[in-house]
Amino acid sequence: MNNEVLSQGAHRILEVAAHLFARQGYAGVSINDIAAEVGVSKANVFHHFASKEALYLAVIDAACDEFKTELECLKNHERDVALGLKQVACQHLMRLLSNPDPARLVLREVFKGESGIDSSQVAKILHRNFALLVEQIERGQVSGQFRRDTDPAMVAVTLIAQNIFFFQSWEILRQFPEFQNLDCAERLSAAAFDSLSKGLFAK
Amino acid sequence: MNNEVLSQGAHRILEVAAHLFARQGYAGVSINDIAAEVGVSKANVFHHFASKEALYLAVIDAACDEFKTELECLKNHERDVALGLKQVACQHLMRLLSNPDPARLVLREVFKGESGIDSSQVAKILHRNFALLVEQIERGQVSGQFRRDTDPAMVAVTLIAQNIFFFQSWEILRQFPEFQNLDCAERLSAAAFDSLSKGLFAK
DNA sequence: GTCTATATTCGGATAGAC
DNA sequence: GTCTATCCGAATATAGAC
Repeated sequence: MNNEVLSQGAHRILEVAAHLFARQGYAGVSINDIAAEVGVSKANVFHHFASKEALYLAVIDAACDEFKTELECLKNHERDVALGLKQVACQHLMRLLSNPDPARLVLREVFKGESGIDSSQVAKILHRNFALLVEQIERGQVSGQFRRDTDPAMVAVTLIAQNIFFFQSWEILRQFPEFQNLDCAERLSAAAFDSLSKGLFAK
Repeated sequence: MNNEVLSQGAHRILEVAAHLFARQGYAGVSINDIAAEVGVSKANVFHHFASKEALYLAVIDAACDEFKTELECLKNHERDVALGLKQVACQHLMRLLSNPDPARLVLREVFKGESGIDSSQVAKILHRNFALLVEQIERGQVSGQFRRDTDPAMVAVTLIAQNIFFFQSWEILRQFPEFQNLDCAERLSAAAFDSLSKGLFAK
């Protein structure tokens, strides 16, 4: 969607919209607010984005973009898919924690559908990244590093669920004595990935 | 906390409070509202619960109670810890989906700390269940069914993260083609547990 | 008009009678 | 256990002075 190069102006609108939507929700922000904050006319906003919905979807799309980049550069790790995945997961979690606004925006939409926009459009955006992740796991399977009798989609969703859950309940989880010794995101993420890759059952 | 037998009146207050807090949030509900809805005086509410905070924590506590029961009856599965865990996870997810209000209340508090209550009190309540879960996984380790070189706490948190994530993003996830063939909670939960127990790595 | 002071309302909490 | 009455503080509304 936002693969086309955005003009300077469109980019600034997108940035401001992301900020406002994250803080005040979909209904709490008017195109007027955004235009005023950017310092352009309402008409200009509509010139760049067909509707409030389209702008909002573009914001979600942009929020997913960094993860996509991280995932795509993973393809370069030709050798060790596991190591690449582990790094991506770690990067992802650290980004969530250090820059929570975009994530909160997306999660609010996913969990509550707060904008009222047809959820299939949101699903489509999110699925692009999900598919990339599944693809990488499948690559690990054909390379022989990963076992072939697990569902790649299930592994993918578990990886994401771990990170989202860590992100959301960070404040509570860090108070649990079991996590006292891995209170930094890197170590937590690494431990979570190891646990997932080793599995539960004894051989 | 609510192990003591609650009087009839206190129980009704708790129920109504749970319903109202779930729908309107902590700040959106006054003791007056609750008292009026129950049909008792405000003072009576304070007779049963020392403060609004205490009542709210009692509601959270009660919301966690069912999961605790499920977990405790798991101890009876002396033989197959894995099977027991799988069933508990499945039950948990199905309960989340069929009765989302209490979960939403707890999650709002965990994720956003919306009441402003000292999060360590919330952490303490939640940790009781978490510790039970970890305990069961450790039991699987000593019985030899589970490998001993994984962190039980990490497995526990992953199990919970899966269910919470499924619960929260059910509407989106079910639209992903990869999940089209497991669109009922039982199958999804089972597949997730299998994936977690088998692990990612080929032997 | 705007600012400040006063009044009213509302939510949390307590005391004491029944 | 339940009630009525009441207190305190914060927020909100309102009215009158400037």
